Amino acid sequence: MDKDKIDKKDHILDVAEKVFSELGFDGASTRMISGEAGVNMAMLNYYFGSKEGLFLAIFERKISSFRALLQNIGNDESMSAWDKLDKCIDNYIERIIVNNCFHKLINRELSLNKRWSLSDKITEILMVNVLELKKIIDEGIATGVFNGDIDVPLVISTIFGTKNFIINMPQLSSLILAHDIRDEKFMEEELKPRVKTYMKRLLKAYLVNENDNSK
Amino acid sequence: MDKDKIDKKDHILDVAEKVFSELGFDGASTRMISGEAGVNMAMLNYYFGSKEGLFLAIFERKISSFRALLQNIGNDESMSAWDKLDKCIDNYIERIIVNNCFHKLINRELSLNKRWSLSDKITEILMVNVLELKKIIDEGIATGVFNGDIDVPLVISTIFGTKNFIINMPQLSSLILAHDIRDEKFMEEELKPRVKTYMKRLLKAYLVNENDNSK
DNA sequence: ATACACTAATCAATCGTTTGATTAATTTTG
DNA sequence: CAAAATTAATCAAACGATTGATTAGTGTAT
Repeated sequence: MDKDKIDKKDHILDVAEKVFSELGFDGASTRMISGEAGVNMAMLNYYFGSKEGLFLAIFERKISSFRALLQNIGNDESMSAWDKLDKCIDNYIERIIVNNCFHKLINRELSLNKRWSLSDKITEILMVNVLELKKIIDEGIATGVFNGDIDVPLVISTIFGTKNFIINMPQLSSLILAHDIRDEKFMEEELKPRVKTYMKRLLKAYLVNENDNSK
Repeated sequence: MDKDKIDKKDHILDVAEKVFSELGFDGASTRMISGEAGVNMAMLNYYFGSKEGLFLAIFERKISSFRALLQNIGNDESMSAWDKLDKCIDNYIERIIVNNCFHKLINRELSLNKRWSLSDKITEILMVNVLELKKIIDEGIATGVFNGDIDVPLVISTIFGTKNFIINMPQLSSLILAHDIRDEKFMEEELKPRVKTYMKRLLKAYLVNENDNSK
């Protein structure tokens, strides 16, 4: 049936996403993926054409589900720039942590920057987030809620960079945080709200700082 | 001669560092590296034993030159915590940007987290930086220069994360910054000082913020 | 001449992919 | 509705190519 077929493809994609995120594109073999998924090797090519096709399919799937989510969050007229940013951060942290193995994949692929068409596609998607953030901050500056002489591009780099660091370098961030961040419970109940409040306080301090740029 | 041999080994390491940082460990082949370095394939095994040995040798070389550099910066008694942090950031940004292709390598290796012994070694090295930062911040809190209710581990994550983001995802950060960050001139003359001042302002705002934690 | 530096040729292993055959499911036909 | 024809799904086996590594041998300098 159609449903079974979709389920099977989805199952393969689930497994492949995990294996790719653990071993990287070149490090993962089609034999390993098919083996772990419990399907015949030839099925990968049958369904996805090639190893790269399988890789791309992982992104297609996630990206299409992203697109729906992240549009039109910043278009609410009734909110202040700060409230929007607040909400934006909550949404973002939430989404990242749920899909953290996929985000590892994204980061590695972007850092590697082979497969240009894929990199471009990922960049394009991520830029939607970036631009949304930028719009909110710019609006905050325009309405005087935020300081005028802040470095918007670098603020954005900080927001994305901080979460990337935590998600992508788990051993290091685990040491720094003195907890294993791969512990589901700690991640969900403690780290998530903690990162949210931290990000907001950090941004508030920088964005609405009364002081001028002394030095 | 001995000197020639060392030079040749160093040359191979230079090339290998570049190729590995571009293609990843699995993506780079020994043939490609030896070809690009202009040496016979067997030389890699002759000098370094194996592909992994070559990989490790890259880290040994860089790490040993790191160790010398990064010790005893925070032990100056005459400086305030803030001045130390200031100097620390300057040093750090400077070092990262010069070795940016090596840092790509580090990040990918840490994110991939195969080859545990190497990951542990890298983590250990990076932790020296982390602990130095932590010490300075803790001291600042103790002396009342910094706010008491700040999230030290996450501040550290922000410092490392922000630079990682810029270095590791060049396409994305280039778009955000509206400049190609692979442009040497822009990097050196504009981005470097800009990141330094940004980091200091950001940290100052958060660390010495007079406000309490309202929400 | 003995130790070292270096090379071309070759190794088994593994890679991603393709094949041809077989079974399961669906559609078409009588 | 049942038989036949067609398509989709699955498989084991094998493909050529490439991988990292090794060998056996050639120079070369001390």
